[in-house]
Amino acid sequence: MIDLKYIRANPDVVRNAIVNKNEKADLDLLLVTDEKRRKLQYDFDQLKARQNSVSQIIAQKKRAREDASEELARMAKVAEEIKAIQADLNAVNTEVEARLLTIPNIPHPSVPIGRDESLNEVIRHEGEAPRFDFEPKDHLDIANMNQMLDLSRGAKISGSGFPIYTGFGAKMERALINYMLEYHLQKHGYTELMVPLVVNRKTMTGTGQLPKLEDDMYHISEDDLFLIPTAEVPVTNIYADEVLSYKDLPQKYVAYTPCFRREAGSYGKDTRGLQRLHQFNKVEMVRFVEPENSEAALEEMLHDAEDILKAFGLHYRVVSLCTGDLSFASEKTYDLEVWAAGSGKYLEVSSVSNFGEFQARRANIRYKDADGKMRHPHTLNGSGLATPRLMIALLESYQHADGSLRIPDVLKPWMELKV
RNA sequence: GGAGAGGUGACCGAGCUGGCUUAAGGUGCACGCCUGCUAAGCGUGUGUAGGUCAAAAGCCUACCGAGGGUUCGAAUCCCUCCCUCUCCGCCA
Repeated sequence: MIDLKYIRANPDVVRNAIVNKNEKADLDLLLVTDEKRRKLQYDFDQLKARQNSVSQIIAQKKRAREDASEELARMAKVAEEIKAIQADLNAVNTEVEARLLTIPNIPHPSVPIGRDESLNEVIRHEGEAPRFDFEPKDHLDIANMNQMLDLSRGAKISGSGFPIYTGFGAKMERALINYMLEYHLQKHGYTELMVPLVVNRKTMTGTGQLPKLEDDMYHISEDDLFLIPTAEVPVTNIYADEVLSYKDLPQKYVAYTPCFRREAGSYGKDTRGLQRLHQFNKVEMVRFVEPENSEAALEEMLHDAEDILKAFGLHYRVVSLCTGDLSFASEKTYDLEVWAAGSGKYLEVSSVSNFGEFQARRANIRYKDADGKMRHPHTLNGSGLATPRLMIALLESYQHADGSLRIPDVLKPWMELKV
């Protein structure tokens, strides 16, 4: 969330951010409520101060065995007033907090302004698109010819969007995950975490998925728990309500998890094969850094994610999301879109974002800097990468005319591990 | 799921027969002193949040897991909930 003091001082900046991000938050109502809150807080403080000082007098008199009944009678009234104001104050505080949680993060000045993804900015292209002397097939055909997927049985046991990887397909999926994990561990210096796949409401609020995106998540109502839509949620929240030292920063974590998304409202859109799933695997990178380092960290993470695509020899492009496509909590986001040679389009395989202090403030993650000042670290995360569309690109890029598949050299050792 | 113990400031830890404690003491941290260097020692300072102020200082208020209650007054008493640990039960 955004610092309320900042909002008071820069309402127009925040108002613009809300408009540019296509959000509906009511800023004026927040400001009015906040004003009310401060007024109540002032009255409350005044009364409390009086109560405290008279209480001291009562204590002294009692110790000296003097009569304090006059003070007691006066304070009985004050106590009642305080109780009444306290009730109002609690209600207003709750309201301010709730409204504050609906204010999105402010886009970085370098983010292009635009209402939807059509105004995203393609920054550069990397790698070569493969050429074929035959008509390339799409990934689902290749997968079927090589018996790598069983989508209909997945649909039978769970529903559409829950894939079964079979035999060789399962092995390749697992090899991808292991390869990417080890790559980030060994070449980029991340620390691996294995985290819960189910989190509570507070955790979902900390990273900004709640309250806005509740309908997009699987919810276990009996325990009020949510299946994670990304490892970003549990990993970023590991330091919630904690105070770190500047010496602890930066922190770099990588975690593999399945991800669960209801994809509410997107039925029928790009659903063929592995394009859009309710459950998928993803290796995720998360960083906690000092504020002055977050912009550099974003560029670094982008390259960390790109290294995987380069290692696989895939063609892709880097896109800077415009304000309208930026997520609620993000300050700036790069998407990596890999070229699907058979389908002839670019598919998002990674999203790398800088959240500034937005998430840290929500999750109450703080650190003491070298001057002993309490500050919020900046948080970042990036997919490195999500497997389904990576798999699509690999199947379509490395297919032979007869439908058989070439395994990229870097992946071979991971497919041939001996027991 | 059942029984018991416990949750105090960055950390450890006293207080818990309600009012000279608006949290002792220690560690850590910062600065200074001392000593060839290091270690040790000595001194001073050091919480977070909100408010007031142009700003700082100062002052006021809140915060002892969370929320409610009793009381003029709650870290301290009562209730509800959450979490941790130990034991039992169930279980991969």
